[in-house]
Order: sequence, then structure tokens, then C-alpha cells
Amino acid sequence: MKRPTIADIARRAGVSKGAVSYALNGRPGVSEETRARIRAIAQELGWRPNLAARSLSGSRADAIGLVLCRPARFLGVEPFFMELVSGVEDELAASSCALMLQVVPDRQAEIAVYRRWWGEGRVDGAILVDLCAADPRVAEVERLGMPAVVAGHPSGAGPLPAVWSDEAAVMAEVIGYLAALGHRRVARVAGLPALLHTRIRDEAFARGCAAAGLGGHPVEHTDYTGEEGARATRLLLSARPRPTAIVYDNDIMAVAGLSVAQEMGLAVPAGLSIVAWDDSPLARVVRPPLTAVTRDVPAYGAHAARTLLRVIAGELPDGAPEPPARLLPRGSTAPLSL
Amino acid sequence: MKRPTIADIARRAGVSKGAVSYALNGRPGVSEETRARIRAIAQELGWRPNLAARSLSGSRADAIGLVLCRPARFLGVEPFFMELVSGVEDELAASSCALMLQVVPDRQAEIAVYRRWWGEGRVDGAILVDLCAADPRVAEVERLGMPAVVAGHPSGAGPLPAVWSDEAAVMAEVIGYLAALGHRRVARVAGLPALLHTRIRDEAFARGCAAAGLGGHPVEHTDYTGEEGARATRLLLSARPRPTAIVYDNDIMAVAGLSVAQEMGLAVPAGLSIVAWDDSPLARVVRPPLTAVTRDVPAYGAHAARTLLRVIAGELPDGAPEPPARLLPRGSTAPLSL
DNA sequence: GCACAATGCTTTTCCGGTTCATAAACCGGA
DNA sequence: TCCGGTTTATGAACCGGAAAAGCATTGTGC
Repeated sequence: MKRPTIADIARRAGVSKGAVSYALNGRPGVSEETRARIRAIAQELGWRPNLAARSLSGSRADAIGLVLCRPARFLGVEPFFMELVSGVEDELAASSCALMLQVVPDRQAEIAVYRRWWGEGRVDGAILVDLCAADPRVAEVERLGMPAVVAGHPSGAGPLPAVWSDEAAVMAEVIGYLAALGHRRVARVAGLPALLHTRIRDEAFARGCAAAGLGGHPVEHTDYTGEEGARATRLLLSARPRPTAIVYDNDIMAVAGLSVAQEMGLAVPAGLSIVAWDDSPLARVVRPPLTAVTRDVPAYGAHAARTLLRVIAGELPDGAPEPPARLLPRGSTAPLSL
Repeated sequence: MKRPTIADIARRAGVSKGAVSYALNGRPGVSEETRARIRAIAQELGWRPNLAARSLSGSRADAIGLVLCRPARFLGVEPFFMELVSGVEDELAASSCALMLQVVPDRQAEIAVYRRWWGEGRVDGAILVDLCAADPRVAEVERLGMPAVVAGHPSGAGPLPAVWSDEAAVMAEVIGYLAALGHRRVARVAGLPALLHTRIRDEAFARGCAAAGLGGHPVEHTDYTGEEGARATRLLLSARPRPTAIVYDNDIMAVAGLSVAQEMGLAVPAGLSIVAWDDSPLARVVRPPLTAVTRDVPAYGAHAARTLLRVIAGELPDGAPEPPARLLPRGSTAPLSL
């Protein structure tokens, strides 16, 4: 019932606690013979290092933190976070490091969580997501001295290492593709304007449209919900001249937009082309299936975790670039037919 | 930079470590005056109890575990887990207990995680989800002596307390509703047959159809993906006589089914009624919006967490019943028109 | 006025590992 | 045989907090 400790092992093996510690951690100080004997006994007793004791002396918590700062009802909708989390864990599993997850309503609460986690020694570092402009979290983790990496564009990461994929390039690809199909008026339904990556996409969108010689390129900002996506779509489609293609910042809004278009008597893709940012099973099951920008989100999470582990270990981040997102044409985009 | 310890506080306050410990934990043994002084100093220094040290003596980890055992690509799709997690955390926040999350590919890995977590003293207990028949996890946590609660039907929970909502009742309500609309042939697209709650719904479905005097009530099992939902729908709609209503075990399959029906020239709801189990933003944005069975998933998670905390504290589970799921009629169900 | 209890704080021990200083044993070479 | 150096092992300190035991001081009852 009671968990065995190294003292138990030491007694059984007839050696000291210290020897057991050396043996089980693969450090020099014991003979190979003794090491093997101690290992066997530990195995037999089913010994596991007590995390608390280990952190207490070693000051490693063997866990990293991830705080998601969005109301529950937004979180559930997007596969993004779950995929990110599962990628993070794939990476952590190898180093038997655990993941502490917390969902909070606002940025202030998130900072409080970091303070608590770090103060309590519960985590060795954290992954920051959903950066916004002049994000107070960056300064705070810096102040705390807590290792952290940003999953997002480096421009807001300050001194922190960032893991990110170049969205501007894909945005240009998307716009180029739509322009090649003959679309001259492309609109965008964007996410929360406070988020840095929304701004970056906004900018890339404007730049891409200009580069492709497209005229008006209206942008509507939303909170990522289907309701707002529908509202934005209605607004965009009511304008004259109305856009012939819309790029959505997530899949749920793209689906909502699809419904609104059909409601308004616009066939997709004949009357309106739709592109969803971030692919998901959802994009595949609606009719027509949605053309989407896809990226390997689990790999993204894994990369962020790997980088954080390096930072915690005092090494330099590998600086490897993220595999770029790709445009995946499906049935919701077609040449402009007028 | 360095985190303050109770020794630092003791030095500043001119008292012993023991007194500080008593003062900060609200236990008798120090005067109110001294307690206030110590508290003020702790506050000023920004002291937080070191979790490792605390667990080492108190043997509480102040964390609970949740293992999700589904491939990442299934997980991301369903809002269920994220909502569950956010509910769990709402409850945990109050007791400053943390959540350890792990996503694993299979049940064997899940058991290994429990062994590790418990052996390392990383968690005080766990919430078990997605129970299947004769689930090995129940026996394992029992063997380990790790506190646990089952989020699911008590029939598979063995000696463990279970938090669950009575799905049979809602299933009867759904079937009664469809029968009242004139449907005589209702089909069901179910989830993984190995999962206990799938079996329970299967049974409730059969019983409900029998009670309502409905004839054939075919059931197709799937893996919850849209692709399988589409396949099952095609299969069901190709049979003769074909069902006039289908109940889906999740929202993504319901949407896929909706697309398939429309593809096959069946208007929804005129030619086919659709009910989705578990509501989500997704169900609201498609056209027609889906009639759904809705339940308060965050509340469910919160209840599970609350129960686990009670078990850990050595108290009895409160045994409060879960608020029942409700049928939420929307546009995807209509009277049978022939 | 004395036994006894409550109060308020200190000292000590403990939790389960890690790590350092130290020492014994061993080794080859002079 | 003695010596410097390496290998192998030991004992004890330590990490930060919890809690039991110890010890004055003050208060209470009779």
C-alpha cells in the first residue's frame, strides 16, 4: 500500500540512500554491479521517485503550464486548442514532464495563475498563446523570471522565444488563388481585433489585396462565434458592390457564413467563394466542403513544448521554422461566374 | 528573484518557522496580533507556499488528474471535452487545486499514466471519463488506492462514485417527440460501441422505440467522425423503407448527416428529421439549425470535480443528481409529411 | 497558595529525495 | 612498501513547510 522510498531500497540492498540515488539517476558514484542490483530492487518494489521530494531539492517541478484565456463557450468550438494540447503532450511525454492546464476568463486572471504557479513552484515554465498587442503577460513572466515561450508571432514576444508560422505568406497565396479565379472583391471576416495574430492577418490581407491589385477589401471583426460570423457575413453581403469571396478566420464562422449566403439566395461557390482559416473535420462535412487553410496544429504545439523544454534546460531554442500552412482547395471556391 | 520562504518571513518577524506556519495556515498556536503581523509580512514579500514542500510533509499534491483517451483528431472536434475541462476548473479554482491533463492514444497508456501520477504523488485523485464495459481502469485505480470518480453511468463504476445524468429519460423524450410528429421509423447513428454510454443510449433507444410502438429502429455505430456519420447516414437512407428521422450521437455527425441528406435530394426537415445529441454552436449555425439534446456540460464537469474533492477529503459524495438533459427543438425536425 | 490548564511561541523531527564532503578500498608505478 | 590518483560508497546537510513535542508565562479554580 505505502509507496516504497529510496530508504526502503537502500535497506534491502544494504547500501546507503545516497548510493541508491546515484544508481537510479544514472550518475557516477556506484559500480555497475551495485547499480544493477539497486535497479532490480527498485523495479521489484515498483518504486517511483516522489515528485515533491525531487522538486524540493532539485527545484524542478517537471511540469509546464498552459493557460487558455477565453470563455468556455468559445473554447469548445474550436478544435485548435485541443489539437495544440495534444501536440504539446506528445512532446512532453518523452521527458515525462506533465502539463498543467487552466482555463481563465480574462488576462488578469491568467497573470494571477502564472504568479501562483511560479510562486508555488508548480511549473518550470509556460507556453503563452493568444498574444495581443503590448501583452502584459510577456512583461510579467519576464518579471517573475519564469521560462516561457510564445506560440505566436515574435513581434509581440519581446525577449521571449516565439514559435510561429508565417501566416503572411499563406494569406498571399489565398488571395492570389482567389484573384486567379477572377475575384476582384474579396472580404475578410476576422477574429478578435485585440489579438496580435488577427492584426497580422489583417495587415497581410490588406497587403495581399493591394499586391493582387484588388479594389475594396472590407474586413469585419468578430469574437469567433458563429453568430458573429453570420452577422458579419450578412453585413458584407448587403453592401454594394458586394464581395464575391470571403475569407473567414475560423471554421465555425465559415460554416455560419455558408448558411447565411444560402439563406440570402447566393449559391456557394457559384455566387460566393468561401475560404476557412484552419481546417477541421467540420469543414469537410458541410456541403460544399470548405476550401481551407490547413496547418499541422499538433506539430505546432509539439514545437512550442520542445522549445520551452530547451529554454528550461538553459539551452537556446532551436529556431527551426514552423512548417508553413497550406491552402487546401475544396468545393467552396470557384471561378467568378458573372 | 528568489522566492521567499517561511524562514525569510520568520526572520523578518522575529519569530520561529513554526509560528509562521501556524499563523499562515490559520491554525491555533499564535496570538491574533502575531498572526496579523506575520500575514502582513508574507503579503509584503509575496510569499506563496512551496507546493513541493507542502506535499512532501502533508502528502497532498493539490492537483487532480484527467486523462483523455482518444486520438487527437477525434478530441478536437467535440466541444464536450473542453467544456468539461472548463467546468472542472471552475470548481477546482475555489480550492486552489490544479488540473493535470493528459491525452493518450489508448487505455493501456491511460493506466500507465495513473500509475505514474499516483506513484510520483503528482495528483490526489482522478476523474475517469469514457467508461467502457468491464473497464480495466476501475480495477486499477482501486488497486492503487487512488481516489477517483467516474463521469458517467454508475453501472460501470463499480465501487467508485459516479456523476451522471439520466440519458434514458431524455432518449424517451426525444423518441416521444418524434413519434408525436408522426414518425414511425426512427434510426440512430451511435458512437463507439465499446463505450458504456453508447450501450446505455442504444438500450434506451430500443426501449423507447418499443414503448412508442415504433417498428424498425436501425442503429449504426461509428467512431464519432463526420466521415463515419456520413457513411452511416447513406447506409440508413438507402434502406427501404427508409427512416424518416435520425438521432445522432454528436453534432459533427449530425451535420454530416444533414449534408448527405441534402445531397441525396432529401430536404431537412420536410423529408428527414434530424436530432443531434449534445448541443453546440455548430448546431446553431447550419441550415436548418439542428434540434438538439442539450445539457450543461461545464456543470457536469464541475459536479465531477466537486465529488472528487469530497472523496479526497474523505467525505461522502453528495449524491446530488445531475440536472437532466433537455430536448431543444429547432428547425431540423418537423411533422412527417407524406 | 498551590495544582493545573490554557496560551503563545520555540525546538525538533519528519517527509523523500539530491548532493557534497569525506573516507575506505583499490590500483599501478616508483 | 609507500604514494598519488581513481573508483566506490557513506553520512549528513539540505530543500521548505507541517506538526508533534517541549517550555515558559499567565490565568483559573478551589
